[in-house]
Amino acid sequence: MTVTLNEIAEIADFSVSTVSRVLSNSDYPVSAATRQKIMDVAESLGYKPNIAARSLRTNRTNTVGIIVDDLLSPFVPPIVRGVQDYLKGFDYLGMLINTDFDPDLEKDAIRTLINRPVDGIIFVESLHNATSELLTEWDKPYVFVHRLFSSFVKNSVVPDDYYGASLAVNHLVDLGHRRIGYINGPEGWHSAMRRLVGYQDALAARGLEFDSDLVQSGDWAFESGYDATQNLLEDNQDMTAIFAANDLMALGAIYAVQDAGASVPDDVAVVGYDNREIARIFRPQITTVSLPVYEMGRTAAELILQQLKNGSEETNEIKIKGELLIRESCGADEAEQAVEELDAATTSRRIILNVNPTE
Amino acid sequence: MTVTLNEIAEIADFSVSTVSRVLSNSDYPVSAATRQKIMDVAESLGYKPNIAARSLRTNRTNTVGIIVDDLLSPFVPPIVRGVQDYLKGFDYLGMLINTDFDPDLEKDAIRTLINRPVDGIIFVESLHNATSELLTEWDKPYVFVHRLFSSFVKNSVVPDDYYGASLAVNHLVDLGHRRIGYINGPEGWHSAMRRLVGYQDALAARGLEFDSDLVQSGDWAFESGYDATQNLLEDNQDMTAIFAANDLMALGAIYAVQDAGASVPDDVAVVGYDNREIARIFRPQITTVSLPVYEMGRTAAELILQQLKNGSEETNEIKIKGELLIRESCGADEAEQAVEELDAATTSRRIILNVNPTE
DNA sequence: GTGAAAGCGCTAACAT
DNA sequence: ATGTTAGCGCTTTCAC
Repeated sequence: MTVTLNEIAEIADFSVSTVSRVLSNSDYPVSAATRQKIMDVAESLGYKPNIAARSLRTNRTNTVGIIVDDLLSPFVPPIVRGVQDYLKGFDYLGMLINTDFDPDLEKDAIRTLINRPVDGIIFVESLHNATSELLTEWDKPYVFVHRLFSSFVKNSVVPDDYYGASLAVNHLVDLGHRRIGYINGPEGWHSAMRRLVGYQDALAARGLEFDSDLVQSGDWAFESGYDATQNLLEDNQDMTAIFAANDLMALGAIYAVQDAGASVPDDVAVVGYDNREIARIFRPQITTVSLPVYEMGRTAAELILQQLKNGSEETNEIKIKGELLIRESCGADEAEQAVEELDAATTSRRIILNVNPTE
Repeated sequence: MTVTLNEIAEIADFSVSTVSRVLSNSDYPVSAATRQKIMDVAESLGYKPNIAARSLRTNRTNTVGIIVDDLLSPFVPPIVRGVQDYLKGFDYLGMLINTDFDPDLEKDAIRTLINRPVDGIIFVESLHNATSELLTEWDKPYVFVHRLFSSFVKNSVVPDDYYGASLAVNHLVDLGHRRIGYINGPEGWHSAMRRLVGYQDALAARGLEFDSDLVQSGDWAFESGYDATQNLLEDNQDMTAIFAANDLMALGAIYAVQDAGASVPDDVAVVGYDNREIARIFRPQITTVSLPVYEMGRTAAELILQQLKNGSEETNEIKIKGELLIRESCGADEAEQAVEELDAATTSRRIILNVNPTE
């Protein structure tokens, strides 16, 4: 049933050692002909190495632990896929554990992974919990993928919120808007802070004055976007555009504009952030800045395999840039065409949340 | 650095076998004193079993393979969480692999899992691919969690589509509707067929006549729901409600009703199916029948652990019932209150897609 | 360039 | 109740 090196050795008529040399990608010299023959036999039998045996020998399992808050958080699956897809190219697998934001469960997860042989751990978490203490006992590589750490953390992959906000603002300015409202996330969230600064700096770079009347804070939820927009509309008769720090609040903003008897995008243009699924399904489709979750996952995997190869060496924080997805909510002329292009691009790159009509 | 059974045996002055018997929780008889002594030594040295060695020997790892189409498909993460949460209670972990609907990748995934010792495989797939041939070589338990197989499959967990459709229809009839349109999924999809039959039988059970003019077929996508509704409205002046076979088409239906100058729910009530995230975010919030994905995952895990314990014994197909989530799109009086209750319930049970404002 | 053989840490016959 | 021993599948010296 399971194919072993022994069987391959017998069939290919070589010794196990030679077969092992070929099939374990060792750089030990083996003649081309031999290599080919062994590869062919292995292929035809569908050989897959027994990882338990290999790791018993080498002390390495081709497995990386992935500790996530909650697989059901909307941004987690694409991060995990990014990790998995990259790992797969190097015959690594991921072992997924949820912590449900519970420090005790997180400790537990780390312990579990220390016992279960994994070669490294990728933390996909929005909150920094009990990791630090336990990780001192852990002499293997680890990487953080996250969005919310306020403090700078080594070996981490984060979105470039500052850049993303500037994309949104510049797009609106390009479209002729001068009075651009901003609905921020709650205070204390690092990403909200960075997006705010990005908004301010982008305005300044385009010669526009910052006006605190144009800034409101929400709590990321739909309702807060709705309320914030009502305030903005009331205080700023001349406001023609709103940039919301996430898509849910952008959605609230659109409803508020519509309930005020105005039109999106004709009277007020709206740009969101994150590229959640709703941003594509909702009409008007919401122009938004993508959170580069898939790429973040990929990069984290890349980092950890790199460390696995070169021995643990610390990296700095790596920022990943999202892109502006031009759709309908800000009335850009090229909207339709651009959406099509983006769809094509993202489909082939598998970066975007799947909205297939799979039921 | 790493403590082995051998070292413990030497220090405790017993043989490796005795030490193994104690430390592997075998039920082999060992004297209480010996057991205690060995436990003490192991504890003091911080012994952790080498899982690779153990599984090389026993051919068992506390690991279950989870083969999914694509983690990014909207229904997959909750199924996976259901599996993980159940497994966790028994110290099992899941090893996740994506096939991207590619039969070759699926074969590969199975082979990978055969030699990575996993104790069983859970298939989370909407299409039946290359599994059957390979699974004959596989003598360990496996379970299918799926939605689309047309043929009856042993060891599988599926949603009860027939029942779900009847929930929707009965709710509409209870609200006084007599002419209820139905937008089905595409022909050839098992779940679409079952939902249609559920619709028909539920009507009959309430003494209402089936009228083929009230039935349209979509392709699960938003647009098809929109088009189907335009047709339904045109052909049936007396239609007061629409049941759509998924939430995306229900959304299209709502837009079509609104574009026709009518109101949802005042003129036409709409019920969806699946309980996708949009069904809660969109206004009016969409009354829908939940696809019991989390429960399906849990049940699959339960099944496989059961088989692991009792030896592989085949089970029949298990149908899991979803529930009707009453929201705003059909104007039920108790809507608001009911939504609150459901929210509370689902939050505590962790069944529903997370729509937390986590950014 | 290839083969023989040892052994990673553990469990499970088989002995005693 | 405890000990001896073989061997899971693989990698890696060490020979040739």
